Amino acid sequence: MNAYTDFTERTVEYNKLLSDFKQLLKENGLKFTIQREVILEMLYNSDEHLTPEGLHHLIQEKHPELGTGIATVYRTLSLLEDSEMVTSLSFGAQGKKYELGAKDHHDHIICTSCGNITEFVDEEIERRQKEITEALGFVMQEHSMQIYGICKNCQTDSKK
Amino acid sequence: MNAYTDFTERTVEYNKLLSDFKQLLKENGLKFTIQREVILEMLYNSDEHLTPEGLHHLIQEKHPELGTGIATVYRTLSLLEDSEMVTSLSFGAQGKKYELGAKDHHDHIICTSCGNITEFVDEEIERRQKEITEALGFVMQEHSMQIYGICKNCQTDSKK
DNA sequence: TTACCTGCAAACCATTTGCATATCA
DNA sequence: TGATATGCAAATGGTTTGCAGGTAA
Repeated sequence: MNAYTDFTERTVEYNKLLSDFKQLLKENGLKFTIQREVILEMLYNSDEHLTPEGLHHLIQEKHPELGTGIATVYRTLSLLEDSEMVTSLSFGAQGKKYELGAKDHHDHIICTSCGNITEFVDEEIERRQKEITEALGFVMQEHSMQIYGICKNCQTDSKK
Repeated sequence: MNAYTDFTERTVEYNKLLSDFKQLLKENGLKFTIQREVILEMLYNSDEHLTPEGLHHLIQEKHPELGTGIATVYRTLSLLEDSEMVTSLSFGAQGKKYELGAKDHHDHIICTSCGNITEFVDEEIERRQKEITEALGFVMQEHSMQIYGICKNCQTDSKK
């Protein structure tokens, strides 16, 4: 995949996302506003794991003319989460982080040194989780897994 | 194991815990107070997953004469967590829950209907987590996994 | 006796809400 | 035009902190 292909795919993907969002709003008698669009766009273009505050800062930087308030960020994130367009993660610290797309499930490995989050999926674990849930008499709804460690970069950094 | 054996074992276990705690305090020039003892005891005797507030309520009920403040509960929980005698869990909702013992690792399955938490360990998942971490170039520190679903009880309740 | 603890109330910080104004449809 | 959104500031709820008085060692 070259840069051009990638760009095209991302554009298509974003347009899909945007029209899903518009659809969602219409269905619920809600309005499509610039603020809502920008929030979706920032979520899409960012490294995917943002705190409400981080998202707010980013928007202030990129679109200062909008003067978007933090309350709107929170309101929009709740809206997106309720309609399952974004998922929230709550790790050890206080405060949630948000990422786009609940549909393609994955787990997270978090570097405790630099805070970076990498995603992964493992079929063996997915399968085993189902088995365990059934064995314990539960009906599974969802699951999440986090591994904490030191990433490659930080391992090298500490050796300097 | 009969009731008597169980009681004995639990007593031994609790005494061990208590002396570890005293040891810890002594090493750091801290004091052993009734409040601290009661907090440890409540953590030990409770169903193991408590919010600071829940713990505070419990203490007010069982030992109203102490008039223990919520601040002390928070301070003691931090102390215990820093010294790895308790672990905190932060699930979807806001606020943490605390449980005794960081040593014996386990995962959690949470009923989204009644909020109850069941613990389990699965060797296959544990092993796979190690493999994945190494494959991604990380050095693993710890990991946690939560499954959300509806427990047996709540499944039956909803059929009434 | 002295350092550490405690309860209280005030302070904090992230998140939510009420309200008057602004904007989409 | 009318319903929904927005920004602001105030309210909230969980957690932390400063302080004056209390307690373990």
